[in-house]
Amino acid sequence: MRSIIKAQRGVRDILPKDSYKWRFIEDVARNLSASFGFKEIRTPVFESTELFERSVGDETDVVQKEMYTFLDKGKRSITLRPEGTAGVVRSVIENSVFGGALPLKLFYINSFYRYEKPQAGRYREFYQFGAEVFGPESPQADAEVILFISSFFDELGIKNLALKINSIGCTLCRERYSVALKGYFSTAGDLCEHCAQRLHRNPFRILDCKDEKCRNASRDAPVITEFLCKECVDHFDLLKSYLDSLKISYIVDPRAVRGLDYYTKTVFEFVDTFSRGQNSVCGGGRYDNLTEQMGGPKLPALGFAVGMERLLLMMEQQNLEIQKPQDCDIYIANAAEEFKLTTMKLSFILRVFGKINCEYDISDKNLRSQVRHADKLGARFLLVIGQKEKDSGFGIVKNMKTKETLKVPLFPDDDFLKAARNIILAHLAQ
RNA sequence: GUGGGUAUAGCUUAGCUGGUUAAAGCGCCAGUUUGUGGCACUGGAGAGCGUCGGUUCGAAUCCGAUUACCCACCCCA
Repeated sequence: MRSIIKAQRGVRDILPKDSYKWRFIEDVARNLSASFGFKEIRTPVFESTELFERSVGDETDVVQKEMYTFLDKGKRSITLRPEGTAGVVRSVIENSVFGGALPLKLFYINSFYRYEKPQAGRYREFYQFGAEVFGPESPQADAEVILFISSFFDELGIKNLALKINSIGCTLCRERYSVALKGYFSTAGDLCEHCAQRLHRNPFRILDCKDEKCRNASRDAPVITEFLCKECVDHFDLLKSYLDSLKISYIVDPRAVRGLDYYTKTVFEFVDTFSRGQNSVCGGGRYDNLTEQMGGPKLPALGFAVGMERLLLMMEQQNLEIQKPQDCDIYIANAAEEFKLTTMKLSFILRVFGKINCEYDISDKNLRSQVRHADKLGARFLLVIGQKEKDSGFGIVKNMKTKETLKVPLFPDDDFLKAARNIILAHLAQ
């Protein structure tokens, strides 16, 4: 059996066998966000193409070749969001959210879209948990954001992560550095085709290139650190001292440059030290000029994003089991057809008034099959309704695991509910 | 965008150098004398071998193209 219509390349369904894992991680993210004082923001899946061109940067790979861009029926150029910051910044400006209490701390768990070739830990539709802070200039905010993510990883029990940090300076530092790099690379030897072109547009990127030639060429390249202004140096030093006192270990990687144009000063990345594939699970940094550049007020800001698919992948690799939720507390079986309505009614009482996960047969199974099904569902308890129960007004609730049985009244409704609930609560309390 | 690998029932696979109605395990459904599961036994449903085209008397098995998946590069989370 094969359906004619298949899911599109690079996207996938998250089925019940996995969805509870997502739910678990999202819950951790939400709860921790609350602890750190971050409020949820939900922005649209699509925005004007221009938003991303102007914020992410039209020289970047993301904008140049990875966006899902199309014209809508009104001939507007629309793009499915390839990342989260642009939309949040747009929303903050548009809704004047900065008019409230600063710093403004926002988080999101959203899907993003990038037209790339699918690979391990990489899909065309992917999810990120991200957060943004608007307002603070202080490096303490940088430390706070890093502490936030690092706590998130800790809570999930993830090991083998390395934090890489760097400062890529403010506009002035970058300008001076860019000039120096261009000078250096024009005499440093052969570059790959890509980088030869990038030399004038975006020389920073050459440092990141994995091509043999480029790596050789950039071996003795000047590093950004030498070009940072006093303010940027102080900022970075303070951040490092904060991280030290927070006991968060890090590696200063002067080569680290982010792929999106809006970053300034602090940039950081968490990488999985155990895999050499798509090992970047979290990236972020400061973007002090973006809000103003997009037409808003001068508002320093910073943020990060964690890739959910990669996170899940890592957890799997590290054998971090996520507890599967209990699906069925009690299964009410009918011994014969004429008791179907009673099972239905009793289930309704437990489900609606007792908030108990309860199942009963809706597919005309015989008793044996019903019990078998209850077992498959992993039901904790079983109650069979038949002539005896109807006559006596009492039912036997059986613990599927221990096979212990307990007598419960079937009516009045309140007595039934109370008895059933007590049994289940007592079981949960163990 | 570049390079490599794979493609058979829901899942995991067997099908050797082409030859009658494509096989197994798991899973699923049901039954094993009439009201209680996980075991065992029995039976059942379920693929025409990714798709298109070619070679051949004949192809799941050979060739080509295409699509999808996996992996790596690029880039990113």
